[in-house]
Amino acid sequence: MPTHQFTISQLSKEFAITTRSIRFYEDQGLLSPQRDGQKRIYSSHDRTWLKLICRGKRLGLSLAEIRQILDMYDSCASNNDQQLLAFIDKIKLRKAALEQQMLDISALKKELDEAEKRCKKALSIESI
Amino acid sequence: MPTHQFTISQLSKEFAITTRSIRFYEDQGLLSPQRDGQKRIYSSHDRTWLKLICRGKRLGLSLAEIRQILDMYDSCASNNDQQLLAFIDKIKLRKAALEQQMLDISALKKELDEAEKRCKKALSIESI
DNA sequence: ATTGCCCTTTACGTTAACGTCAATCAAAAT
DNA sequence: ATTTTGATTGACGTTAACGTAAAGGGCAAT
Repeated sequence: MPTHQFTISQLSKEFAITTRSIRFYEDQGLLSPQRDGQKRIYSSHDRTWLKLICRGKRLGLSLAEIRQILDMYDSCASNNDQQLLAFIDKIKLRKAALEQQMLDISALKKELDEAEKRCKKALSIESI
Repeated sequence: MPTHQFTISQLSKEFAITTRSIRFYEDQGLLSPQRDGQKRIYSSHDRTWLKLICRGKRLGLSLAEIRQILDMYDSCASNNDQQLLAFIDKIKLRKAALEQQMLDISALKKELDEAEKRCKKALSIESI
């Protein structure tokens, strides 16, 4: 059952990033594709991981932060209460940051809407 | 009518950033406080600007992008149709990016919620 | 007058996140 | 057989956004 596989250039096209970036993410331990000899072969799991990485980038996160988030996906696998509680705390922190971003976005959007209105008004006045 | 004034350290405390950063933003043309001799004096307008800068940072924007956004606040002041239309386009682009961020945030939040649930479940199972 | 504090400029250092070669290899196409 | 097309590693370069001294001015309290 050969689940979908991808080459590095396929993924680079799909996500509009360079192959250099993808290899760099591997260097940083965010990806670990299999190999066919020298060549990297990416599974659909790798592809999902990369998608998450790109999403993190769009949100302005650092690779270190993104790594933490990727870790959270398996965090429940721990059998250590201490660690589980720590993970729950981390998740809460990240969620709080997301809520702040939500607030920031709606504030900025509002202001952009107003700026747009002013621009359009300036246009219509000018064309009198 | 001496509208509110601020020192650099006041603002650095209020926004939890270093004075170095504030001076750097001035270097990059994002702020232009008045002077009392050598000392910088920030007006409430400067303070608002700085607040916008910090908000942009929280959203992961570069200083160049933030500068563009700050420009948008005065964009309607142009008397050139070409420029006004260009500004409206820029605003649209930025709003589209914000919408994408919104999507990214809700997706990530959803996944964090699920990860949290799994963690809590793992905790309760373990304590049986 | 000196200590302390806050401010200043200048300048070099640092980190993250890649970009950009260069040299090489392997498979595919001509 | 050779050219083209992608892939690889390794190494050095680059940019943004500050950090971090170094050296000093101005004023307030002791």
